[in-house]
This record gives sequence, C-alpha cells and structure tokens, in this order.
Amino acid sequence: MNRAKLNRIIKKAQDVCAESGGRLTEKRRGVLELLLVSNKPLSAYEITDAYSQAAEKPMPTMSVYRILDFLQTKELVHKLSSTNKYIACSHISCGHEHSISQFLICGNCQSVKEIAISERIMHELSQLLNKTGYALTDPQLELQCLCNDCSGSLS
Amino acid sequence: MNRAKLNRIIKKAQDVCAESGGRLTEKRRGVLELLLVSNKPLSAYEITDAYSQAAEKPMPTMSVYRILDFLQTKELVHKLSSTNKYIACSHISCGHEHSISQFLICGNCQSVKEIAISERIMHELSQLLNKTGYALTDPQLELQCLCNDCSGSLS
DNA sequence: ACCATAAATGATATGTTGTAACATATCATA
DNA sequence: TATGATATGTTACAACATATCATTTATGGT
Repeated sequence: MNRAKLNRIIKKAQDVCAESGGRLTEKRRGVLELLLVSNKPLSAYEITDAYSQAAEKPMPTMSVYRILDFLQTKELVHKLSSTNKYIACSHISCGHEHSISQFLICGNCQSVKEIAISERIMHELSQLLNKTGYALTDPQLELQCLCNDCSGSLS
Repeated sequence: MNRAKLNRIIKKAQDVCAESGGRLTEKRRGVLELLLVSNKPLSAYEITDAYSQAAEKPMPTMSVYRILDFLQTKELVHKLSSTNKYIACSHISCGHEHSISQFLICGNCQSVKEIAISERIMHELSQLLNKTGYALTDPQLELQCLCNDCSGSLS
C-alpha cells in the first residue's frame, strides 16, 4: 500500500466518521493505518505494542479496544471471531456496501482476503437455513483456507 | 435425551476411541455426557464447574482442556471458535462422516443446530474460492442466526 | 505377579483476550 | 465561559487458554 492510496482511504474514512457524527481522531487514525498497512490481522495486543512503539509512549490496551469498537461500528474494521484478530475493511475507499463480508483466512501465513460471495450462494444458504428453523442474522463467514503461495511452498 | 440413547452414544464413542488407540476414561466420558445432555454449548470453565459439582470434588481446568482436546481429535466434540464454547457432535451414534460441519448459532438463546449443508453449495463455495487463490481446508462454518422460537418471542 | 513403559491426570504458574467502573481531558456550541 | 457530548486514561478483574513438571494409573512383556 503506497502513501497516496493510504491517504485516499484515510480521507474517505474521515468522511464516513463525519457523516455519522464521529471523529477520526489521531489515535483512531493511527490504529486504522496500522491495520491498513499490515498484511495480516492483528490482535488488540499487537496493535497496542505496535502503536506504543511507533508513538514512543504507551498506548493503553483499553483505548485500543475502544478504538476498535468505534472503527467497527463505522465498518472501517472487521473482527475475525475465529482468531480474535482485527483487520481493516478492504472496501473503505470504494464505498462498498457491507451487508456481506466473507473472509478467507490462510492457515499458514495468516493472510486474509475479504471477498464477496455471490448473492446466489448466500441466497441458497439462507433458504436452506430457513428450512431448519434458523434465520441468518449475520452473513459474515470466516473460512479456513490455504492460499496459493502457501499451498505451493508446503510441497 | 433419554438414558438409553445416551448409553448408545457413549458405547459408540468408546468404540471410536478404541479403534484409534485411545480410552474413553471416566472423566472423558463424564465431560462428553455433560455436553450431550446440555441444550447449549458450554465453555471449558462451565464444564469445569458442572463436573466439579456433580463429582463433589474439584476438576482441574487443565484436565478439562486436555479432555476437550482429546474428544476433538476423535471428532466427538466440536469447538465453536466464534464463542469459545464446546458442543458434542450430533452424529456420534450414526457414524456420520465429519468432513463437513456447519453450526447455526442462535444469537438469543445460544442454542446450536449442527447441519449438513448441501454438497452443491459447498462445491460452489469451493469453486468460488479457488478463483480467488485460496483453497478451503476446513469446511466448518459457524453461522450467526436467530432460531424460530426466539424470532417469535422477540416480537 | 512383577516391572518397564506409556497414557492419563494433578498442581501450579503464566499468558492471552476482553470488560467494568470510574476519572479526566478535549471539543463543539450555546 | 459554561455546558453537554465525545474521547481517553487508569485500575482492577473476569474469562479463556497454554506451559511445565510431578504423580498416578493402565497395559504389555517377562
């Protein structure tokens, strides 16, 4: 991710916050940037450590959790509940609708790809669920995968 | 779950263990029974407390984790990573193949239903993933839902 | 039956993830 | 500048999980 692209995303994120009455403060922007430049999801503690090191003064863990909560309500950040880690949304700059979010998690290198599963598959899934007496409330899927790079290198 | 059915499942579980060179000890059986009779997933600590109370002597948490690990390797128990809770497999007595496991988790009453998603949907999903450079390694899905009972009672 | 071995369990300490409760600081605006 | 709303700091603790080493219990070979 180059600086220009990062700046565009941050600008958009500021707009998103402003529209809903929040502020993308320095710390919130810092956490978001950390996640944007990371090539893998980070735990709250990893963010704490990275931020503290970069800022050369300790960032309270509590603040990190609150900032992550805030960023999640703005759908700028997603939490992966299967790993308790956090990842920046891949679609901030394009104004993507977040009604569906599916994550492919590489079990080897921990890289994550955020994809959009076809409406048709999700619809089929929903139909199947309804027959069972359960209705889908959160279509976020987390799929344990192996990425191409890793599947090659593991012979 | 009546006693007869429970006994059939335990018997089958003993067979599964024996075939792979393990033993369904008293404590392991006890933990499995707790999960079988529970109508909702239990955390490791809830299991610890329930077992300790039933046995009238304290069960070390560490033992519970080890027992859960063991039961998971035999696919008698599944872990729900989205909630850090554990659930008995619904298909022990029928010798079900465990290559696919999908869980519908009610966000209100925490009841869980283990279902088999159609091969066709899983195949489509797999195909879609391959295009993205990721290959599915673990088809366990955890879907956040609302069950019929709860969706009715929540007006 | 006896012992060697492996499997299982116990006990203690520590690591990781997350929330509760309350205080203080900063910003917008009337 | 007073006020309310938003944001951050601090401390304590709850919940979930692993590491390590000691002890006990089953099992197979002699």
